[in-house]
Amino acid sequence: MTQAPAAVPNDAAPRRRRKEARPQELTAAALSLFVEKGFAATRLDEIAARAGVSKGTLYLYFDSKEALFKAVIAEGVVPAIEEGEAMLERHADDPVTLLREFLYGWWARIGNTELGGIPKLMISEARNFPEVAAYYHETVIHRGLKLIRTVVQRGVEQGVFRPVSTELIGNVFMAPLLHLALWRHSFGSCCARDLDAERFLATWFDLLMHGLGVRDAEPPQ
Amino acid sequence: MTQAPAAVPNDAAPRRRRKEARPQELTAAALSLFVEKGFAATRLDEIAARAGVSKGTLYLYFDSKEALFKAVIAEGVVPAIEEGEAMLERHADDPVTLLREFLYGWWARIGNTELGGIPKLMISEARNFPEVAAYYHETVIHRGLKLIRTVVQRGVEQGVFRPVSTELIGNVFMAPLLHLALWRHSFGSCCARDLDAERFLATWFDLLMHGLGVRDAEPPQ
Amino acid sequence: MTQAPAAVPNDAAPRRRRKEARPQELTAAALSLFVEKGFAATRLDEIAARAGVSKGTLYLYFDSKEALFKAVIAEGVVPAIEEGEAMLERHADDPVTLLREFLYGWWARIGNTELGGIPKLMISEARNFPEVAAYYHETVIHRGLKLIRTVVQRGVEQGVFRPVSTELIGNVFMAPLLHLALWRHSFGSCCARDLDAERFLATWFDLLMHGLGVRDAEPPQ
Amino acid sequence: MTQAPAAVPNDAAPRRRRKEARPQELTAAALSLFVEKGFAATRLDEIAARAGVSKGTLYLYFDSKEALFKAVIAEGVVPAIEEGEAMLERHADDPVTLLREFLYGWWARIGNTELGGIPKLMISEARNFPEVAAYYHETVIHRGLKLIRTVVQRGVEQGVFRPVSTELIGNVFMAPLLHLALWRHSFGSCCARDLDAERFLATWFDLLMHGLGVRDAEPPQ
DNA sequence: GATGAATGAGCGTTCATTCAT
DNA sequence: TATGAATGAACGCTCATTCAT
Repeated sequence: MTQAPAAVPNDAAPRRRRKEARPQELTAAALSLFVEKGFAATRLDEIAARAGVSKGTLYLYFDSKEALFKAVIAEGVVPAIEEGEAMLERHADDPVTLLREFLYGWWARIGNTELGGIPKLMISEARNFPEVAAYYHETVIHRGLKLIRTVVQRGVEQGVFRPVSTELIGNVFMAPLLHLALWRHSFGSCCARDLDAERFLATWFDLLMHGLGVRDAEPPQ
Repeated sequence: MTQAPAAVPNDAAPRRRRKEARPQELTAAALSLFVEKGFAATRLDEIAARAGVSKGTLYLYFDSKEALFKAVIAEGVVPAIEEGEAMLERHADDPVTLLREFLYGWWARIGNTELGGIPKLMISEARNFPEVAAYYHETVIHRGLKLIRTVVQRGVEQGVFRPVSTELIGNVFMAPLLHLALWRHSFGSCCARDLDAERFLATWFDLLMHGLGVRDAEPPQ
Repeated sequence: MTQAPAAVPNDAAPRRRRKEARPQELTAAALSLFVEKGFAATRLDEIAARAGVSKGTLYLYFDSKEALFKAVIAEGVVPAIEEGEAMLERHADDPVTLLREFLYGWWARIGNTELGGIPKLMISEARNFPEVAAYYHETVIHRGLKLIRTVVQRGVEQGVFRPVSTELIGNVFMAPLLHLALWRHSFGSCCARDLDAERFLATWFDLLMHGLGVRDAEPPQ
Repeated sequence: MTQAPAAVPNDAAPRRRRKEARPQELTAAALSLFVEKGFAATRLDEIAARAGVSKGTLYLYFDSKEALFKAVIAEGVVPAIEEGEAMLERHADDPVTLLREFLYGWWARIGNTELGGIPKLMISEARNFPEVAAYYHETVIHRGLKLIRTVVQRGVEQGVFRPVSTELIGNVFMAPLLHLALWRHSFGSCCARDLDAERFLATWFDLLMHGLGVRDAEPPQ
């Protein structure tokens, strides 16, 4: 509102960054604004201003606002899921540890970072951008759910977990994590206390472990 | 045009139907479109068209698009929570039944109806309309969470549930339900199979009960 | 430049015309500006201002700037050629009169009116709007050339004209007329004396008649 | 990149080619695009791309897009008219030959070359660039018309032509030639057969000669 | 009450122009 | 000399809002 619209930037680094003003700076600015206000309500002026460039510069890197949206999703998403899959291999024989790592690790590396806004953004815009949503679903959601399901199935097979229906266990597992991220970027940012992530995660992990029949699981550290 | 109006005896008749064009028809149309496309991306033309009225008519009932948004939320929300509070009294001494009723009842009466879109809408727009979000938080979320918390606390006190941290149990309880509703109005409507609500609820209820230390709870019917 | 951008129109007729502000008022304003400045260089603001409406009003009647262009051509063109064809029947047996009527009549009813700008406009934009150009070619040019050719062929058959190659005679006949119209809307409007239409037409008619072997044809009146 | 420049002995060599990238290459590219799409609808990017240089290079040679336009006209026009004036002297006593040479020569050396687009361009843009139009009018049109008029006047004085009004005879003479060039760059390039130049010129020359009272003039070769 | 023509501020996008390299 | 990244003013188009009917 009261901030100047990129009027005269500090003369210190006038136009010197150029090539350093990578697309990633633009997508980072776009992500935070899309999460904050939604895709439609975010103006390109704002994105440009937040990235410290002019509006026209956006079009040097992205064909349209929609292309920018796609890039925001694609960029934020690619490395995220791969970490999880790698972790599955490292702790192949310890389902409790895996679930704990996924739960706390997801929060530490995604939910609690800038990327934590992507779930809100995708939920809000999935129906407006089905193509992007499909890409996200294939690339992230589907693989992520499979990851969880695999862990729980192994745990059941190993007798570590009691027998449970595993088909939708991934969705159930993720729901409170997503809830935490969604809350932070909606009510938690505007009109209510943010949830206490530590306690929330602990409550959920405790309930989950008992729900799976594990009585003595311990939270990390 | 310029002929005498003899052909139309009394003006009252042809417009009588309009009386039924209650504000609720307008908010209903608005709700479904806001959920589908988001607040900013929904045009008043579309709302008017879906409600079968002209664009100007909207302004007879609502001062602005934002006022319509507020009405959508207020109207969808008022009766919902009151039912829950009434239910708390009816089954004061049976926490398992209460949780089962809340869980399946919320889905039957809210999540699985038009109102099930409100969580998506509020999450998407909370930061753009903090005032509405605050109203929603006070009127619905806060009271709803308290409801759950009360039930669980009683259950713990009665020894029906094992001792658990109850501060955030409401959020954990609601997270999968909201997840189901959010999914239906995002990915489930555009690019992925909708979740199987029955199985999802069963999986969650089963996990929750075991998580609370109840081993023989049965799903409804 | 110095004229206010449709700021506050005279309060005398504030918004009272509405329905009278027919599309024709808009296409008339558009035609004159397209002719004056070219399609690309004409701004919709200007068209709206000249028509005395706001910019948005244009979109109540035309889907886009290009649609407005098409309408300008279609509207200006439809009645023009039909008059000529009707005339052919009225003077079926008098080729000299027909040519004289076509020549002076075209100038009086087209070249010397607002429609006289259409040739400049179509020549300038044909390659940018091939579809419109094709329509114009079929609807106007083709039929018009055929008209002339028919008259000259009859004249030759009747022995009124000497034998001439008639295939392209229509183009030759029209060229000076179009030249007159093009001149008026280019050099004649900016930096040179407008051509003396009377003398120009007389010179051309005289040369044409002698070229066709008619020695005693007289100009009209 | 960072290697020693030993491989390239003298810096002059690799950029020598640029020396030939004369302004004429730029104006040639600009001319064809201006003719094709009009001045306003032509982007400097396109011109640069067609000339094989970068957009910024244009500004090494021309101050602005408008300056480029002026150069296009000035360059295309300077030599054209001088040839005609020279020819006038060579055939001072043979008006029929002169007219034939002007007619067919104009087509061969101007109309049928890249320069043939200039009339379309000037007609389209005269009112937007009155200064350029005035220059063109003085430098080309005025002198060209005078040339024709002189020839016809001499022919009349010598009794070769019948007495005709000579004031506007130049315009009449040029009109079909210009028509041919305009057609080629408008309808002929987009949606209609190009005119058969040979037959068109023959038809016109035949009609013109008879119109001037010359019965036995022969087309060239 | 109900309409829909009209408005005009605002947005996404383009493109002539600049300038550090 | 030549580049192309960056700019920002300006345009086509949209849409929430108004108001005479």
